[in-house]
Amino acid sequence: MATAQSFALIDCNNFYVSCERVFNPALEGKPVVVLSNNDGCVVSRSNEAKQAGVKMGVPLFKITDLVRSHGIITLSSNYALYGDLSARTMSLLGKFCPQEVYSIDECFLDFSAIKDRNQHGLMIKQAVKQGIGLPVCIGIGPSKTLAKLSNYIAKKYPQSEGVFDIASLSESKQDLLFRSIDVGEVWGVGRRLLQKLNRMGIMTVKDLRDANAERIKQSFNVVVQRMVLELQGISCSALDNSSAPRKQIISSRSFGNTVRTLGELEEALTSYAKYAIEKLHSDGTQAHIVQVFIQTSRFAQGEDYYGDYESLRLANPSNDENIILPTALSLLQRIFKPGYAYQRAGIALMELTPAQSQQLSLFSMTAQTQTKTEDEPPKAERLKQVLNMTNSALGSNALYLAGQTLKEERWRSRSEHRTPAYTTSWDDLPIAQA
DNA sequence: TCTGGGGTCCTAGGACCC
DNA sequence: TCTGGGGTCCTAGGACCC
Repeated sequence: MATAQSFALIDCNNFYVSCERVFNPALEGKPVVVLSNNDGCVVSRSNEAKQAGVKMGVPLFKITDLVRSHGIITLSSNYALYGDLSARTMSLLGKFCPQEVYSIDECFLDFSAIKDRNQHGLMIKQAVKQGIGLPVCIGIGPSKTLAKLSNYIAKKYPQSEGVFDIASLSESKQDLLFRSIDVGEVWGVGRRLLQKLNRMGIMTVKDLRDANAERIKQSFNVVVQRMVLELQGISCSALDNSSAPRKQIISSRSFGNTVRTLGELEEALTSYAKYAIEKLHSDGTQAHIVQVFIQTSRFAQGEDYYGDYESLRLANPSNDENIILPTALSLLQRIFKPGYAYQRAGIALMELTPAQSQQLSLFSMTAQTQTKTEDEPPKAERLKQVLNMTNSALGSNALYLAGQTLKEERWRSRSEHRTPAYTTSWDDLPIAQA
């Protein structure tokens, strides 16, 4: 007899806040929030901050009273730290079962072969707490959608001890539970879909589970149809452990202050492009399409909104700064309009392919055979190597390209509550007191 | 003063071809 | 010039996720 399919979703609790607590235990038990880039919005909240009434995604300036009255600790986000703790956690979890890493703080494990699933979940939870210091919750179910829902239940009901298997409930108890949960909690139901479902009288998880899948497909699309089937325990999405390569790289930021000149936009874009190109190199990929975009603020009163983008398909896929940067800057010139207060810019690199499979055009092959001497890497290649080596040894701003100056940078993001990069920067290693 | 950033998937509709 | 249907490919935009 084949074993029934089973998935576990492991999700770190309040991930960014929990990462900060690993290195600063004094934050334990206190209301803490982590802010987005530019210290703009709240992107992670401790339970105490949630209880104080801080909503997810709220702009910091709207909760200054709450911050003061509850003594909420506000921290700038520290992605180097979170990325490092995430990698360690995922590597540990991958040792237990076949794994699909789903996001920085979540992964699915294939539990099909596990006998006592609840017990196994508790053991994994304990291992992450001991090995990394992070608290996690684990939801278990016969489809990914049900595993996600179980995880929600594990978080919500303390008596679950952070591990919940939906299959452990009788049918009637499942009905009772699903009738008590809003349909908006289902994975994939966002704001718009929720409205439309509600208008059709589908209010709870049970309503959606018991809907007719074919009719749902007619009224919506295959995505919602799959949700219905997955809620019924029919898995429509297998565990994907292929770690499929990224399809695009986007690098963009809101500015610390709005900027009006092309020169400032060029500086900012150069910095973002450099970061995106570093990612190409670390992924071992190259991009075929370069896209650049700029925007004014959507919130500025009395100012017209302006935003535009332009893209260009390169003759050959490239990961070369000397090709991508000039391309990006020329695209920027095409969309820049004077007279606007720009608030954000970005670059997207698309149609990524492995770097070694480069197809050279006839033109560039000719050009290269003419300039290249034996055993000598092309100039651009050597420059790239030097930049990469220096920056990885000395920090990412040790060497920078001419467009990227270090004078006053109005566009540079604010980050006024940053904690040290404990695990990824020599300068920030914690010091043990004797 | 101050409103994130980086992704994926799906679909509708246009362009084009036969 | 008109007329038709069907197929494919591409792109923009919507919706959602964390």
